[in-house]
Amino acid sequence: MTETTTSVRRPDQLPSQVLHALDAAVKRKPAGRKEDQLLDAAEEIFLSHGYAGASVDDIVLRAGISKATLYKYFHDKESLFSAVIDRRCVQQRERLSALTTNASTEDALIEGGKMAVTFMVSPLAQSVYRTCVAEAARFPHVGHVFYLSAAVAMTKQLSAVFERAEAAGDLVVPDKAFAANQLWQLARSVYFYELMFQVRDNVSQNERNHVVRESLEMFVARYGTESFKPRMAEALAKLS
Amino acid sequence: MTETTTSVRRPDQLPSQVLHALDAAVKRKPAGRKEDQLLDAAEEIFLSHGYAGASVDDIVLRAGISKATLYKYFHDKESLFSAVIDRRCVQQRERLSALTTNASTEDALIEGGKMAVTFMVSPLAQSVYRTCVAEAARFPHVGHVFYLSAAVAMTKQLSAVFERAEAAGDLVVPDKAFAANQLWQLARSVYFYELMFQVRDNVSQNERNHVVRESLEMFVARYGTESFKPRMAEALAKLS
DNA sequence: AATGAACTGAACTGTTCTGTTCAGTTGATG
DNA sequence: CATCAACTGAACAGAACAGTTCAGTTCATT
Repeated sequence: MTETTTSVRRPDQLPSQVLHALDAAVKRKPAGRKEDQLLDAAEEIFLSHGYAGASVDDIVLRAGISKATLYKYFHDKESLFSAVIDRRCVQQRERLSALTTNASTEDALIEGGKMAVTFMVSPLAQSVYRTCVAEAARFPHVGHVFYLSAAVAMTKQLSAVFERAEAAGDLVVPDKAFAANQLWQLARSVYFYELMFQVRDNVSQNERNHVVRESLEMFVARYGTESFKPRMAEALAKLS
Repeated sequence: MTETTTSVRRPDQLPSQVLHALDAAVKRKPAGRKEDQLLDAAEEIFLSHGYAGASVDDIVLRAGISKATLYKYFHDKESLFSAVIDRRCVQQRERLSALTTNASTEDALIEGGKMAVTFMVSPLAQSVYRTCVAEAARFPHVGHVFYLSAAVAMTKQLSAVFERAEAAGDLVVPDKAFAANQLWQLARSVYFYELMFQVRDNVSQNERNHVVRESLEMFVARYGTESFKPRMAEALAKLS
């Protein structure tokens, strides 16, 4: 069962009469139930078959709804596809915004690096990336939404970390947006592409740590102050 | 005119009688003429529409040949697609192998960086990347071929540069393959992805130089010897 | 019990797709 | 001139496709 996205939640401690009223409200305006089933199914099919390779019949079959219902919710296949990508990108953005804020520079960088790498090599992120790259040429909107959710969101997060680190005398980063992009790119080294091109099918904890360590070592070699470099080296050494 | 792929070559100094015989042999087994027309057309359509979005009818129309002929050369659409990707990847590999070998470390890095960035932002490389990413999940062979042509070829080239630089006391690169990958990733910063996701549609000479400069600055900060760093800085400063 | 909105299932339209078939054309060769 | 292989053009089969339609069902509300 997928959770409803209605703003109405059902607290278990309310009297059953009220519960019925809430149930009624939910069923009156499903606004989520069927639509979420549909979006979930569509996401599965689109992300694994691509836009052209996904058939509307497959989607409604998987969603367990009728084709007529699909076309009540969405005007056509393209709208459905856009909705799927939009929803997933919003979720990606939220997932990336969870960066801790009150740690030391070295811990913030390591935690951020771990999160970035783990995120990148996850099957879902790989699928989303694959689909957005594939369709960005024919659906510019998809490209923009993905770019906003990934690059822009990540740039904002990392820029904040860099600013605090600069205030603390740990880093000197003239162009924070560009540096954020560089760090993100470094985190993609080797394993991201080996997964993307089917050269391997998983990345171990050790391998993830390896990329984090090497990325940060290079990053700090370029942007770290002399006083910070030994502290970073020490923190990286502890990284299994 | 595309060059024939027959093993028979035509040396201009042979008597005309022999030339006619050779011509005959070539025309008897066109092995290239029609097939190249076909591959050229197929490449155009596949790279711009993706595998599922490309129709065989479009391809034969563009190639100016009949459908029956296509199916004489290739057993099915998938074989044709594979052949297109294979051919293009071989050409990519050749394009990437043109790295100069006998320059100073700083010149080799700068020339290599310029070539890498210029290559990455070219419409053709973008299309190939897009198509290979899109189809690697359903055509593992495509993923492998692309990976070999891009990552492996580039790693080999850069590793050679690193080795000479190490011998010259300019760099210290423990894991050359990994470092090559890192440098390649850095060259992808910002503009590659802005193009890929339709956020912009071209990259100026200045922007390309900017990425080259920043990538190499970071790379040398991490792997350069102290004696080499000032030389690299000087060389980068000259980069418009 | 009646109402009405959401939904279903299945048929249907018209298009497009891959892959096959075949009678006939072309053009070089012996 | 006769031959032979490559090729053409057009039709064809069979399947899949997006999107529409509609008679009938479900079910909370009145």
